[in-house]
Amino acid sequence: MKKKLTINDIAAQANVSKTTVSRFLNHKYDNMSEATKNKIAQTIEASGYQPNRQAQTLKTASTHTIGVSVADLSNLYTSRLLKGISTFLHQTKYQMIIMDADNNLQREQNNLQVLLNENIDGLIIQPLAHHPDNYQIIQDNALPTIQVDRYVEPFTWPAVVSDNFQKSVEVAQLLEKNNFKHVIIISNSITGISSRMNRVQGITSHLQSIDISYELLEIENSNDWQIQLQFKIKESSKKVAIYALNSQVLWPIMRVLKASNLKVPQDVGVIGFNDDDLADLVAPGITAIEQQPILIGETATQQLIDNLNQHKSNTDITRIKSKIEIRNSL
Amino acid sequence: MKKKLTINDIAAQANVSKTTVSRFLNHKYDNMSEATKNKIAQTIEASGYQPNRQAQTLKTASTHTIGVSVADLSNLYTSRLLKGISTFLHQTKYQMIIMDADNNLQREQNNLQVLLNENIDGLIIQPLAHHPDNYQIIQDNALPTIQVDRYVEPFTWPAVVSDNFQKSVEVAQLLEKNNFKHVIIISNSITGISSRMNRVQGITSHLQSIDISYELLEIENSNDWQIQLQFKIKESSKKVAIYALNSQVLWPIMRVLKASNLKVPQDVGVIGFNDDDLADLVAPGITAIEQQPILIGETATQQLIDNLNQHKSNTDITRIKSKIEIRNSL
DNA sequence: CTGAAAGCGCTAACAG
DNA sequence: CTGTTAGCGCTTTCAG
Repeated sequence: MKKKLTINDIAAQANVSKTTVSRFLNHKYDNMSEATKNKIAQTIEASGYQPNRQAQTLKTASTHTIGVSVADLSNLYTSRLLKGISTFLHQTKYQMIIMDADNNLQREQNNLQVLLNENIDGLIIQPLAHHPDNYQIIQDNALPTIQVDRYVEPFTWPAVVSDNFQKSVEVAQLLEKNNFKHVIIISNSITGISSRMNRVQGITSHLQSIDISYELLEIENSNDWQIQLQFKIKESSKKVAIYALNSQVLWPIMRVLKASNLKVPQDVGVIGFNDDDLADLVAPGITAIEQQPILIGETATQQLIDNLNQHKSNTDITRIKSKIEIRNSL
Repeated sequence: MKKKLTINDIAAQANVSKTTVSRFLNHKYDNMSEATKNKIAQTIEASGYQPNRQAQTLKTASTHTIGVSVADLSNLYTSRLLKGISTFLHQTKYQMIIMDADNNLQREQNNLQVLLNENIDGLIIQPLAHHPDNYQIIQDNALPTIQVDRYVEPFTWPAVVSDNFQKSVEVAQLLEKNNFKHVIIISNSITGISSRMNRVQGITSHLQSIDISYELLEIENSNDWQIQLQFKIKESSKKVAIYALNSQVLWPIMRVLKASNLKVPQDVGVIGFNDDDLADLVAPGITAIEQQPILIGETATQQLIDNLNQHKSNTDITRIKSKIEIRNSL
């Protein structure tokens, strides 16, 4: 193992003081002779010296690390969000520390405390809770923060999310056009999750205005939702469609329909959010909303870094466009 | 914003020296009076003091951070691997810094350098390259390392991977049982990726022994693989099956079959790795190999941490069992 | 144009 | 049982 070199070693080898080396490292060439500059450059090059990040941090109080708190690490939406963040960060001097809240409020709190202890320069959070009071700790530490996918209310930090409301209005219009008369909106827990709430608000606002009936099925609150769903569809006298608020419910729904021999779209229409890119392969081809999680991640990261660098300080909600892919399930 | 407290503040408030506070922080109660212990505990509790990690690190040369280098951040396999790592780490004092190589060797090298600069205590790597020489930098720094999903050869660091060879032998047996006479093995680039190489070796070793013909189609080397594939299937006089070495090729293959009206399993059998959990929903239900990436992540992390703590120092390849789910595509 | 010296917050001899 | 002191590797006044 190579012995770790320090700034002192370089200073000694280059016959200058460590102050000068430090200046070189930080590109403060204001008044530095070409000679010394070259000499230092050479010895650093030759030795492969790398400054110690922790020592720099201790002195400058900037870790060049940003924290990322995600709701659940193990799904493709998250994965792509992270890809976007990583892609943007790659061209900066920042690293990321990712923490998984695992959909657990207590764990999310712990994670934030850990991130704070790490002295992160900024935070990207996909919040589990809906009220900023849950994140007092962020405010107390005046931590530069940006939200992704969801946001707390009242408004506290900028956010980058999908165009959930607007796209859900379009879903309603599409259902109307296809003559559906009743809509079952299905989601896992909605309470406090702005993206899902916005989706419900979007579709219901339009359905109400055109007199199409609807109901909400929150499947985390029920153990027999599969039975209920079959029953609702089979007993309905109206032409019924399902709006699945995310892929975590869309695929289980498709399994239920398949198992109970309900044909799509003959017996029931289906539209939902497709986070796995396989909606085209699931028979009969599911009409689905495609979000842009990578772009959300990139955009959020850019805004956060810009904010840290004082280039500007965005404080708004940015809505990233998603797209409805028409297939054969309506 | 609360002013950041230091160990000096606590020492002053508790009327002890900072040494004593430090000892308390590090649970060195050997000879500490209950009185001071309580006093310190109280003032820390009351003030919400949290020690500065960078300062601790500078002194102890341990960051309690482990680096994670993944091949590609944006797929579900990776996502679950990370979930496993995160789950295990959560019960330790270690944090993780994740770096995405984005399937780019140069970028992987940069990432390793960055991680080294961060003074990580250990590394979990899903290596892009197959020869340890590519990772000289890890060896130079004697960085405790464990490989996941794939490994370099000759043997250098312990690894936790799927039972790729064994499971591929079973695939061959299954194809034999179902009377297939020709197998098209399809993958994206195989060279240097041990998991894929093991899969090829596993299936071909058995096919050879029972005289079933096979061929390999590496779709990263060809732009017209879709055409080729159709042609091979339609022109074959034998009963042919496809073995898709991962989901990134499995789903595109299914799209081709669908588009060219080739019926599964009548015209061609299909078996492949299912990393997205949707193999049952894709008609006619794809017989697939299910890996356990979460368990791989957990196991690898445990081994690494055990190694760091000197509990033991595993130096072998650990193979995590996967499972073949029989459906209707063979 | 460059260096000496102080100090970031913490830990670990060593001393008592 | 507890405190004094030095120092981890770096940056930053301040002085020259």
